[in-house]
Amino acid sequence: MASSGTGPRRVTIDDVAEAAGVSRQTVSRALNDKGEIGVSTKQRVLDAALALGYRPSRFARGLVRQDTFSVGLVIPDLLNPFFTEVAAAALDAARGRGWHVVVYDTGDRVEEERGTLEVIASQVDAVVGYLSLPEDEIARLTRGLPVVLIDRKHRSERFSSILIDGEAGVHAAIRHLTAAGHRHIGMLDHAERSEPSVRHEWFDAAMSACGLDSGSVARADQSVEGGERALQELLARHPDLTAVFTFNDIIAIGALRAARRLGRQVPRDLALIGFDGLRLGTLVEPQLTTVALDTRSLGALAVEQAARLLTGTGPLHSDQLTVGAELRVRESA
Amino acid sequence: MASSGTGPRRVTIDDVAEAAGVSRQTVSRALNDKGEIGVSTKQRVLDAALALGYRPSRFARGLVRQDTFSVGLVIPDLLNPFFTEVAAAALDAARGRGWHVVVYDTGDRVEEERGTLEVIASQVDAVVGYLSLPEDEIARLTRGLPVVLIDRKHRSERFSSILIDGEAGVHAAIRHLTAAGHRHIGMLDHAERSEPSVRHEWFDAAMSACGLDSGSVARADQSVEGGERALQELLARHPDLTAVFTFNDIIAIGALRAARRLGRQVPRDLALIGFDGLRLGTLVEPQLTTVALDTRSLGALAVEQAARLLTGTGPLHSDQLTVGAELRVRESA
DNA sequence: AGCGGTAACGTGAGCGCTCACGGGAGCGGT
DNA sequence: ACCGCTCCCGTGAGCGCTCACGTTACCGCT
Repeated sequence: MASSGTGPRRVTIDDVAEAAGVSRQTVSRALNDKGEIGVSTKQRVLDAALALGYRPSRFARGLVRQDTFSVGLVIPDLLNPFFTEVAAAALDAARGRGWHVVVYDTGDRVEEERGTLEVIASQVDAVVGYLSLPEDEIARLTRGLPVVLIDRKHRSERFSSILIDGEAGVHAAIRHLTAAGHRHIGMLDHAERSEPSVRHEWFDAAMSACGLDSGSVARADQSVEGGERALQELLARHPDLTAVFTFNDIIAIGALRAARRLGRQVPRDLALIGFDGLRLGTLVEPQLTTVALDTRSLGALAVEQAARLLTGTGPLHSDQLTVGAELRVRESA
Repeated sequence: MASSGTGPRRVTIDDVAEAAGVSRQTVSRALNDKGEIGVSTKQRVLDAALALGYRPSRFARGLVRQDTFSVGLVIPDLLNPFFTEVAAAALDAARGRGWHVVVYDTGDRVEEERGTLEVIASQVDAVVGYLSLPEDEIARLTRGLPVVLIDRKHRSERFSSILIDGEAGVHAAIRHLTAAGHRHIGMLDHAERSEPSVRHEWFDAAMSACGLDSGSVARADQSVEGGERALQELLARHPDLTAVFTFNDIIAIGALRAARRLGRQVPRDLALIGFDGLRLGTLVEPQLTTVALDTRSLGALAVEQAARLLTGTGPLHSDQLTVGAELRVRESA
């Protein structure tokens, strides 16, 4: 059955038309059930298409009816449960719109992120995700494509962002700790950038609002192992700490393991509060108390905003582009 | 700055050509650095393109140079860590090929799977993933698209599969348990289909190979909660069980929680062995002993096979399409 | 002066499809 | 017998780009 000619040429709409003894247009009508076609003719065309194994070219179709969109979702590491949740939410939101999501995992490597953005410009209609490159470089690589940054504020007009407001949540967390009698509270910040994180600022603000000295801080890689090492280091420097707030749940889970290894029982000897509200936090023992943010909204809003930027429907207002976070008390504090 | 004309017409290559005072072809040469162009001209074109915000149409480009491919990855639930790992592996493999992966999460709903396949046929060049629809329906919806099924054997020539061979691994698991003195070993199978799973068959075979009676079995939904309920039910019916093998790690983790709640200490009072080898298994306490399969290969092979089917390079042989599984002893058994 | 060669550009054609038309056949109404 | 209508179906044109060619200008060489 394989063609023995000069090469396996694609089956086009004209081939089907010829086989069915009709014109292109009639084939097109049959395939997109557009009406204006007799039932028997339609069936004949459909049979011919099936027999020839015809499949319309998405490029040709996309070229003329400009109505199919796809978003590029760029994330640093899909295996990180936080990004998984964001990605799942984005997929869901896109499905609702009939959009397609092309996912790129940069594996936390800047070089891959660059490569991805380079290729993405000619593959999707908008870019959404966690980007770490400087804005001007993103702008250069994406060439005018709408870009929605997640959890990162933008300077340029070109971009849009979905931001996290965890101030109230972190405040509640610290109040929760002080109410339980904790006075020496530390934090495990992340170690990616040199400057302290925004979450660290919220922590400081909440501490002083509760009348406590600015807590001691260690920096952790964004991994379970990173959390383990960091807690060990923090406790070595400040053995008097009775509670620790962490940059995110992954780090908190690492801290949980480290605490166990150090013989500190959680929450009796050491209270632990994470950030993110991952489902994973309910699977560990004890279950993680955390400042939970609405990851679903995070992903959904990002896609929504991308859609609005693209279709020209007025973009969301800045206050709609923020997702809140609330304390979710479980077992670790 | 917004155009006030009849509508926001797309900026085409001809617009850039006109602005730079050259021809289309020269613009094309500049953008794809093809050579045969003077440096000053090239710069002028690039400047014009930037100024106009020009971005080549992926459809037009794809139509003529037929060299960009994309795979559709269909999974039931991205939030299930197993599928996350498979997806991550697939993304990685695709990146190596320069392929694009369009991800669809059907949320475990057959109706969504149908809808996805319907739309996918005109959006990607090949489909890989976990599909639950009957083969003839998949064939009808995908219209001749290469399809690679993961962990599901195929009948039709149209399809290809990546299979899991866990026989040796499960055998090793049961031997491990018997060596530790266990005689009453149960299993938590999944509850999706009516017939017993292949893993169940491996379990039975391993049991009889070790000279044990076929173990008692309960069925569990593929979730932590499902595992909890199922273990509780299983132990209620068979209190004498000292070890349990589960369909997968998620169920095992549920079993872990149930065991704790029931006052059975793992592994002292109850040994637990899961299946899949999820990273998640190292985060729980005690760390999960499991029959680990190479999820990376699973996803990678699926993409590899899809690529071969598409490019005509001989498809992989059936023995290359199988990934093995090996016992990974951690703490729960 | 003549000739081949190369670098730098431009010109048709065509990828595979859909859209806006145009037109013939058939049928009922006056 | 004519008009008008609906139902089918076909024909050009064009979406935005790249490929395979032409074409021109300019260089060095005999």
